[in-house]
Amino acid sequence: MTTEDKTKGTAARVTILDVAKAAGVSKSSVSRFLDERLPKSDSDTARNVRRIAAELGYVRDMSAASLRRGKTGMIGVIVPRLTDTVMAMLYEALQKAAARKSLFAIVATTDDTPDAMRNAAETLLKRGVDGLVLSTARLDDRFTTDLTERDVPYVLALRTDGHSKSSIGDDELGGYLATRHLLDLGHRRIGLIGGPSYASSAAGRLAGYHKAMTEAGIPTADHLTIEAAFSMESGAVAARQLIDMAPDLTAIFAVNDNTAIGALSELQTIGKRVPEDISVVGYNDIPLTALLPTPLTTVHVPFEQIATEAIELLLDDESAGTAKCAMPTLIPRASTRRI
Amino acid sequence: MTTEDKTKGTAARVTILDVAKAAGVSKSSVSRFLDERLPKSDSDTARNVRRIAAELGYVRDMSAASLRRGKTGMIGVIVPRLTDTVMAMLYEALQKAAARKSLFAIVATTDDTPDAMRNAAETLLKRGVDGLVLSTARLDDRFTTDLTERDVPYVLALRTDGHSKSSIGDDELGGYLATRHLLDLGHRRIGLIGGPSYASSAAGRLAGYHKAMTEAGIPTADHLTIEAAFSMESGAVAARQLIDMAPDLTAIFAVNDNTAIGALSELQTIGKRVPEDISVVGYNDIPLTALLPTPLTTVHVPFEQIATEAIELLLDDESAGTAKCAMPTLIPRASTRRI
DNA sequence: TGCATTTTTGGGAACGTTCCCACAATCGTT
DNA sequence: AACGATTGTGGGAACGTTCCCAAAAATGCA
Repeated sequence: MTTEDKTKGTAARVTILDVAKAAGVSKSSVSRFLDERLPKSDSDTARNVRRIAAELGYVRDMSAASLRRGKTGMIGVIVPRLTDTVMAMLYEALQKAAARKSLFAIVATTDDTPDAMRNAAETLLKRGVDGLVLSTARLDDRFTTDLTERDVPYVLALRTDGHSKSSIGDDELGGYLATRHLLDLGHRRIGLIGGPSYASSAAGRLAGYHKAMTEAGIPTADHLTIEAAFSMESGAVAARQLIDMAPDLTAIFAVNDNTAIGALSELQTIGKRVPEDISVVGYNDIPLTALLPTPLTTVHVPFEQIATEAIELLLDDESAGTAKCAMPTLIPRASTRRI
Repeated sequence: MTTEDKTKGTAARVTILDVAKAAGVSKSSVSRFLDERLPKSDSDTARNVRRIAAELGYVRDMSAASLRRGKTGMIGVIVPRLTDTVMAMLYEALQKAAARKSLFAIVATTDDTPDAMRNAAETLLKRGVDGLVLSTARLDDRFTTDLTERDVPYVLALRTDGHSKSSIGDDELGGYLATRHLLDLGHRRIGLIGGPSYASSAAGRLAGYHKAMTEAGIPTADHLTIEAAFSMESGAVAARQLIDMAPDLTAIFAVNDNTAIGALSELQTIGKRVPEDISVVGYNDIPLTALLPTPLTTVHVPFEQIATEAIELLLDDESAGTAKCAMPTLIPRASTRRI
């Protein structure tokens, strides 16, 4: 702060060498004292060097450090899109969790298409990320084996492929809770708007639905399910199809808040009132659900926890194949009612 | 692909030197032929080198390149939060625009508080970003002057501070269009739910509202405005206050879709039907608005264009102080009706 | 006090690029 | 054929760190 930059034109960068000179020690020592990975020494010299570094306004050049260390301290996150609040929540949570390990999480989007995912991964890898968090895993895809072959550390979040390290929510339990809630309210004709079959999350929630229905003694033949994408538009379409198939439906479980919202919109158009004529349950508990004209009953997913565990798995070499599974909880609101 | 990695343990990195050796030229030449900034030469040697590089699976080490070039090719984006769809849309658009200039946009969030903004900027700067895009500018803040002093290139997006380079929407026009739409439908008692006063976007939309009202000959004293944050919750609160102040209101213009949605929710609770009892207009045209039970009339903002121009301004040294202003358009939907 | 052991230090070589500069090769032009 | 002008090439020195290793200093113990 007190010392002036010598060159007139551009402000010359303060390097580790300047600090060394000012502190009267070698650059090696400065490097060591400033290394955040080592247990920080508190010898007099160490403290002095740190003080001087701060005074001079030294900031480590990440490029140089990365080059030498062979690590950038960045991890890459791949999500279908950030305009989907669920994914934004996941990414924000991942960023926080990463920051706690002094890592920085950068993100790329894929629109949920497999080749865009490859591109996204390639972009992030070119940027030098130390590892990848994928929320776009497909049950069938062999992209993850590529990553393993290339020795790229990665972990799956929210969705799993069945064998990779992954941190997910207990989707089957969530699906069960949602369906069970409707059953407990006296509903029997319960339709399900499912997600794309390649997503394990959708599959799990569907399984939970089947489990609850079967447990309640409702014959499998009466299970009314339809597959949709995770978007509002497709939720609307699916709701319409469901009502066409079974006009006497008294409840719908949509495995995703967005599809639920789409369904709500369509039901309104059709002239079905929620919850008077039909109950609706969503999934994820995005902030919006609480503030809809009819607040949506939904399943809360602990994204912070999922994110934290994802990062931990990613950094832990010992944990190949481990899957962490976080507990969801049902949040009853105004869109469901006793029949 | 065909050649095997020699070392048994870890896959050794393919460097520019390996390519040089394989192609029988010097590393300097390889570097030159592979430099994406130079107009790409298509001499025989050049093509050959590129072919060999591809065959060997060479990828440039970004850290090394950044160190030498003094640029990382990353730009930092600062937004209040990504769970706000508006900000997610802006960031996605910025990422696309950046990618077109072969830059990568990384993001940090601030919760819209000034000191978190400083932290976020510091984090991004430490990561070595070449420039900053801020969507969190405050009219009063002197943070931008800090940046100028430190020679950090930056540009404001969506909001301006009045003197920095910025790429924004024409908020006054948007506010005018929205209000004018309501006036044209015969409304006279029009309440406004404004945004925080430190945001230029909110101020502009408010100005547009005043302009349209005054132009319609409605005395300023009858302008009913209230200030809210850009959140759904505060939209709900504001709507309630507005109705308490003036129960005979026939229309509300909320300067943000989120606040509009909050208002919608509150109006529902109060027992006011939209649009039968009261018309509502939002701002931003987030995807959700089209799929609400009552699709929301709103003002569309060309985020792609704003993002593109923001990136261009950021890269252009000549353009100090310039402000680009994109045209919004009114999207009439079901939440407004003739009185 | 002397000697072995631990801890702290600094010199110098990486890390993989880019970029300067000097030199060689090619090209027109007379 | 000889000349300057243009273009292409490669050697070597950066860029700012970290990390290895040998040397120096501090410590422990008899």
